[in-house]
Amino acid sequence: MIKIATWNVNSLRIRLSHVLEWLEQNKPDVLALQETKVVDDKFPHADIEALGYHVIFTGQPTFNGVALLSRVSPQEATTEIEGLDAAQRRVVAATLGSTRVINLYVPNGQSVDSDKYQYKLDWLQTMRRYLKNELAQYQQLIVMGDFNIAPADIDVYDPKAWKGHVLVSEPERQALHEIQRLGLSDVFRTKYPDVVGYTWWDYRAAGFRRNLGMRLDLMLASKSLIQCCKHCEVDAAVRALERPSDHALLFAEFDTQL
DNA sequence: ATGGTGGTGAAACCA
Repeated sequence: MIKIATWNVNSLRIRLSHVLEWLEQNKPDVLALQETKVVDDKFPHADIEALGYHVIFTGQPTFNGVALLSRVSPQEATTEIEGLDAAQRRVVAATLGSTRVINLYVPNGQSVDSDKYQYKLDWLQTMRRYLKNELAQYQQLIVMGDFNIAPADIDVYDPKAWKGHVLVSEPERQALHEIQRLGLSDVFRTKYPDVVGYTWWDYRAAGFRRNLGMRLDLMLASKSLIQCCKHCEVDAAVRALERPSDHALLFAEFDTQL
């Protein structure tokens, strides 16, 4: 059995104790982190390695940044994707055992009338091309992270109010759908078609207390992996911790080897 | 309808 998790930590330096505690208590094989917001020189790798994890990371000042933690040594690590703006550090991929693991922090898009929205759609199209090529090379593959897209209305606390807005707009959902059409299944939704599984609640307006959430963090698994998925769950307890990230953690268990 | 909070890095921007 392998256990794989993803978490947008919104600053790894602020959330390091949360991450270390979750690792110790849950002992996943893989943990993908987004919005580390730390440059490589200041990445707290020693604390993570002390718990028995390898870690690869790519960061920049102030924004973005991703890391991939694993019990086994990562091979074929990549942080540069052809066609993607290299100034924004949003991707880390590696081969762990015989599984290809790709960790994403998809652009937020800000609002549908923003230049950042078109950047997001272009980014997703480039990512689709990359993933198509990866799927041609690796049978057992998982793509996970903060997609900044709520796939369907069940994933939105107030779909009427949000209709057409960034995070839920049709072009974004279509771009995600095109990625899934490559042969990647939304793990949580496949396992639990009718369960609300929010992973993000706005810091503002007491979003978490009032459960005004969205499901923006996803795991997409290739056929051989989804077939052996035993469980997938949002760990919302981390959203209730002192000084939390605005995202919960998502994890899944698969009845296979890495 | 608006604004509410939090992170970065030291004001304004992003989410």
